[in-house]
This record gives sequence, C-alpha cells and structure tokens, in this order.
Amino acid sequence: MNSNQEVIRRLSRYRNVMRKMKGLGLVKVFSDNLADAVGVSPSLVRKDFSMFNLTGNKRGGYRIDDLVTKLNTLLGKDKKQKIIIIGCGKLGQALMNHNGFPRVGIRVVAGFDSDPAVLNAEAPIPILHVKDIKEFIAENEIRVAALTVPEPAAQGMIDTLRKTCVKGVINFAPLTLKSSDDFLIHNMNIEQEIENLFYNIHFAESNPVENLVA
Amino acid sequence: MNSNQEVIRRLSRYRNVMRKMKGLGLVKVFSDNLADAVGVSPSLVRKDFSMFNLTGNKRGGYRIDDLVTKLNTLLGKDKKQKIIIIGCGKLGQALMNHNGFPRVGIRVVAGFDSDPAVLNAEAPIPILHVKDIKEFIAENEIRVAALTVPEPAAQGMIDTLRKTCVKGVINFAPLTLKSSDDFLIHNMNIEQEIENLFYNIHFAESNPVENLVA
DNA sequence: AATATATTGTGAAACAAGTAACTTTATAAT
DNA sequence: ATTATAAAGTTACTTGTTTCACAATATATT
Repeated sequence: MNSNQEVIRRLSRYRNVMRKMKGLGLVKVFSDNLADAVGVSPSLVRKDFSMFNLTGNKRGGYRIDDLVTKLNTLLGKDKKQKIIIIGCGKLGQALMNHNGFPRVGIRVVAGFDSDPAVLNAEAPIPILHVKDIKEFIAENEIRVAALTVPEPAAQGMIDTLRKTCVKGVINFAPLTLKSSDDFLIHNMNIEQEIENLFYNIHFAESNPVENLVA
Repeated sequence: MNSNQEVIRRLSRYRNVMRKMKGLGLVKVFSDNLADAVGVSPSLVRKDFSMFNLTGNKRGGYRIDDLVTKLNTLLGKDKKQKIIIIGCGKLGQALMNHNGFPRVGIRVVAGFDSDPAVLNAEAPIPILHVKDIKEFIAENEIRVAALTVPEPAAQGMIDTLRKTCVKGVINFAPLTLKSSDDFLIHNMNIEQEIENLFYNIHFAESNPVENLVA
C-alpha cells in the first residue's frame, strides 16, 4: 500500500513524543499539539494517522495510551528488535554500548570484526570474528545489521550479508550503498550531512549559481 | 533560489564518485555513468547539473577535473571545514577520531564535555569544559557542531548554541530537534532508522493497516 | 434538551520532485 | 565537406506529498 519512508519516520516521532507526554501525565492529545511537538502541520498529523486507520475523537482528540499501543504494533515495537554491529572500531563500539538502544527496545546481540585484538567472545555483548558471521546470523535469525567497517570493506560485507537472512542494513561507511526491495540499506552519511550544513550556511541565502560563476 | 536538500546531497555524491573515477585515471564521464554509480536516473544527473550551471559537452560528456573543481567551490570544499564535538562519550570520541573526516576536508578542532574525567586540554584535539564553549566558538569562528550529548541535555545545548555564531548542528541525540532558517539542525536519529528498517522488513510487503486492525 | 464550539477526517487543490521525451550540438566517420 | 550519431540540455508530463478548506460530529455549555 504505502512505501513512503517519511510517514513511518513521522509515526516513530509521534510515538516518541506521546510517550513523553504520557510520562507527564497527559491522557489525550490534539493534532495541533503533536504538530507543534514534532514540527509538522496539524493536517499532516491527521492525514498520517488517517492513512493507517489511527482514529481519534472529534472534539476529543486522540487518546495517548491507545495510540501509542497501536503505533507500537504498527512499528513492530511489541517485539524485541535484535541487531548486530559489523566493524568494532571506535564507532562500532560506541554503538555497541549505546544506551539509547535498550530504551527503545533495540538489543545489540553481538559485534563482529576481523582484527583479533578486539575480539572478546566472553563479553556481555560478544565481539566475534567475521568469519563466523553467517553462522551467527542464521542461528540467531538476525534481520538487521549496523555496518561500521572502513569504506573499502563496506561493499564486500554487503555482498556477504545478501547471502544471509539479514534484510536491512544501516550503513555508516561514507559511501552510498544501493538499496533494493528485498535488501534495504539506510545510509547514515555523516560527512555528507556536514558538507550539506556548510553548503546551506555559506550559500543558502545567496544565489548558489552566482557563487559558482563569480 | 533552491532549498532542496536532496540535490545538494546528490552533488556531494557525484563529486565523491568522480574523485574515485579520477583516481582510476578517467578524464571524462557521461550522465549515464554517474547515474549508474550514484543510483539515480541519467536525466536527474543532467537536471541537477543544469540547475547549478554545471555544463558538459554535447557528445563529449563532462570533464571530471573541471566538474570536481566546480563542485568543490559550490559545496565550499575549497575551504577547511572546522567542526566541534559536543559531548565526549563513546560516540563523541569516536567522531573525534573518525578518519573519514580529514579525507574530505573536515577538521575536528575540539571536543567539549561537562565531565572533568574526560577533559584533556593538551590532546591533539583538546577536550575542553563546556563552560568555555561560547568563548571557544567565538574565537575560532566555529559554524558547525556535532551534538553527541545525552538526550536530556540536547535541547539546552541547542539554546546555548543559538546565542553563538554556530549556524548548523548535526544532532545524534535520539530526538528530532527543530531546524529554522537561521539555525540548521540535521538529525541523525539512529534508533529511528533502525525502527524504520524493522518496519519495512516486517510489514512492507503486507498491508500495514491490515496488520494493525487484525 | 438544545445550541455552540472545537477538533477530527477527508476530498480537492497546490506544490514539489523526478522521469521521459524531445531538441540541440559537438564529435566522429565517411 | 557532409552526414550520422551520441550525448547534453530542456521542456512537458507524471507522480507523489503536503496543505487547504470544509463537512461531520463528539463534547461542552446554557
């Protein structure tokens, strides 16, 4: 029906905001409130909900409890979401210990690396050798991996993962890996985002073509 | 003129691909080649270039050297791009030592934290106390910061940064901070991307509304 | 109980982005 | 020199997304 990524991201954000509201003791919420909190228009909030049959009450707004529950089901948050980290350099290890994950029901079950120096099979979250990755993925039914290997190793690892039951990868290597219908790749290109910021800061107000020609 | 973020990200990608092509000894490139390499359509490549007056030769394609130079100017890559890292936990320290940055002309000039245990003013990239951040930003004319503080501290730090000459922030805290025209925030919400992957893997092929209602 | 009002839900309109197809022109071949 | 052709540059079309505006209706007020 709907393969729009942005809607789903917004649903996550509505959910997160409502969980905080709930923490504050709020019971119901209006499209207006959510719009302010998330930074979108009220009509978009209503449209998004309407697309997924998430209903409220005319004049009464949306019941937070109800909506969070429905969003949890919709987003698959009622199940534990297991991931592995491939590449245990600084960034990989930061992700392994990232305490934002447990809070939203994401569990890092293992790390993988090719450097014997960082391996540690006995750690709470074991760091294993990449040679064993296929077996581990199969045994533990891993569906999502975070890729934090050096750029030159990224494409090769994707080729390996494609032969496993992994179906989605979040890529931190500074190149844009191509997604497909049956194997999703979300690229987190930090360098690109920073370049983008600099571009917008320097040139956004003036005419960029002028800058180039002048 | 144009505030479409995606075009700019694509320009970065064209540039990165062309730099690699240049490394292979290639001299000219066609919209077709770039399209394949970046994963977009050839007409989009031509349109993107055309929007920024980046011209090639009919039948001769684009001269890589020429185009990379023009893209460097356009993207502001002819100047060193200085950033600071706010929050020197695991993720912040990983970014401080991230070797993808120097390769694309981004330089991390300092880290900031409130925990005395991690401070180190003498390190090659000093880690300073956040109380000194405003002064540092002013003296060093910092325009872009990476925010890797815990979620509860994020909004407060944004409020502080708004009073400085920082104009852009890349935010890693798991909440979506709101951008404005004069203060840009790009959110790198890792949790959200992972949730999104799980959603797409589990539900994309079936009808999500069914999943919810059933 | 009747009326007023606030808020949802939705179809139409407006907008933005990307694609496809056409026109132009530089290069290559004859 | 002439002709053919490949690729850029451009215009029009298509598609998808967001906003707008209003009808429907649940709650609150009198």
